[in-house]
Amino acid sequence: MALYNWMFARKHGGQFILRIEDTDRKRSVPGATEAIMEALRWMGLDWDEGPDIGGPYGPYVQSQRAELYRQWADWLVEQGHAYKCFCTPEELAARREAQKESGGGHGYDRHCRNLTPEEIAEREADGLSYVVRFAAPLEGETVIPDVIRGDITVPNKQITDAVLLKSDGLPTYHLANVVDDHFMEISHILRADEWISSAPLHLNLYEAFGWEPPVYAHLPLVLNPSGKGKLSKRTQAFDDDGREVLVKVEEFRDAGYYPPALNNFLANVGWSFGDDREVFPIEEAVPRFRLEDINPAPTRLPYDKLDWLTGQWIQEMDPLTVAQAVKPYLDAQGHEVSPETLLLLTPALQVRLKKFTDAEEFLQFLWEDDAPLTADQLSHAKLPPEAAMTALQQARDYLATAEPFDAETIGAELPRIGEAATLNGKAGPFLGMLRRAVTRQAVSPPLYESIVALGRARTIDRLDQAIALLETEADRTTESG
RNA sequence: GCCCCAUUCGUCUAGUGGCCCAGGACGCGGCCCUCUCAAGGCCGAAACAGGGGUUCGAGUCCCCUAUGGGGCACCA
Repeated sequence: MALYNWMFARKHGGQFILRIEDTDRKRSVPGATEAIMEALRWMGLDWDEGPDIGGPYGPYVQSQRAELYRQWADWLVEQGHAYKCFCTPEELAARREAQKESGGGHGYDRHCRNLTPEEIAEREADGLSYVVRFAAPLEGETVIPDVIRGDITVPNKQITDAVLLKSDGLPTYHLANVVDDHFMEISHILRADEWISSAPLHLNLYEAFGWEPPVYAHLPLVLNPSGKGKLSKRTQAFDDDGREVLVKVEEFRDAGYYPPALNNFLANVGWSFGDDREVFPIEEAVPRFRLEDINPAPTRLPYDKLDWLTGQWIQEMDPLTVAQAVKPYLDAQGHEVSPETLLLLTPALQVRLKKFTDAEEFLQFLWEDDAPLTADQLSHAKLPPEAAMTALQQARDYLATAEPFDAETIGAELPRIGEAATLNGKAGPFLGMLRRAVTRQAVSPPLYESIVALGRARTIDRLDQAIALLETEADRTTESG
């Protein structure tokens, strides 16, 4: 959502403003503001005004603007557009319960809407706490012009007398936003679908204030991968296989995803680049972005596509950048790799990675010195045991002295040994065996690079172990046969 | 229960009355390439929720139904 706001602002040369909406004391979490800014920064979405950099309409933290909201709430009360409500939460809950049972209306029952000035004065004298509620229109209808969906018409009897100012003196979202959006000169509101139902209230607030409302665009909701319910930052989400799914920006970061690819991915949800193009930098998407083109239907994130997209991005990066990106993750996983080794393997690595953290799996052979190796793993139908042994021995001897010890050189010689060893004259079976002997893995980066990365000494050592293994195996076969 | 929003392949989407017996992408299956895994290339299966209209003509416009979602807080 922030991405769409950002793209829209960037396209039209507008300001992208970061405003912290922290008017709920029960929910405010220390450090939350920092976390949000950190996430946006990581994604590369820069803002023009915000709590950290200020701007002409500050402060940008709502809890610091409480006085302003209070003034305007008072103004509404004076004008008769709002009123003080002395109902207690308990009373409200009880009446709501009764309403539910009778199956009747909904929302606040407007109990305090028509209190006389005397009744109000009396209650205030008693020191009762109160909230300020909006006196919503009782008849007619409100039309919300929405750029994505067209006009949305809501009967006014659906609109309830929402609380504007809570008993702790802080505003609710409704009041705070309308006031802030007006004074911060917000031209467009892009927000999630779930706000549609309170949009009539907001429009009526603008009307009561006599202010010009902004343009609304209600973005499609992002659903759980299962399609059940909306995706929420506050709860965990799971896919159809019951696996937990990433939701927060920092989770994607920790999982090894790449910001430009993530932006690319997100831009493709609810909107599309056009020209059948899937991979694109967000900068190229900006000039093409139009609110009218946003798909209004709710959506699920196609996580498989994110992996593919990230893979595409990584393939296109230059090796040095990939290596630099992978390094911190390997460090965090406690693996030591020299920059030279990492760089040597990066070209092979980058066509394989779906995300940076995948590097660990492909580089395992580098630190698994005691990985188990069995004769079974070394055998191959097209490679007679004696020939395998001979070839392995030849390879070992060759690698012990090969100069220069680089992928190109050994890549020219090793296949020749293999071709001579197999029945069909193809090097494949032998090279497969060699890879298992050297990397101890069925799946590894390409053989020659792997050997060079491992280094001469460790390669020879592992080959000696493989040869010894084959020898004992051969002895056993002889004895039993 | 009431109100609102939505509904094209499994998923993300293109499509704004004839160019659509519906295009792209991911995923899936097959083949090729190949030292494994990838990457790459080629091929394939796979959708307009249902029903009524409007129109010469409907995925595209209208209505109803169904399904999914959102809201109905002193949360945002």
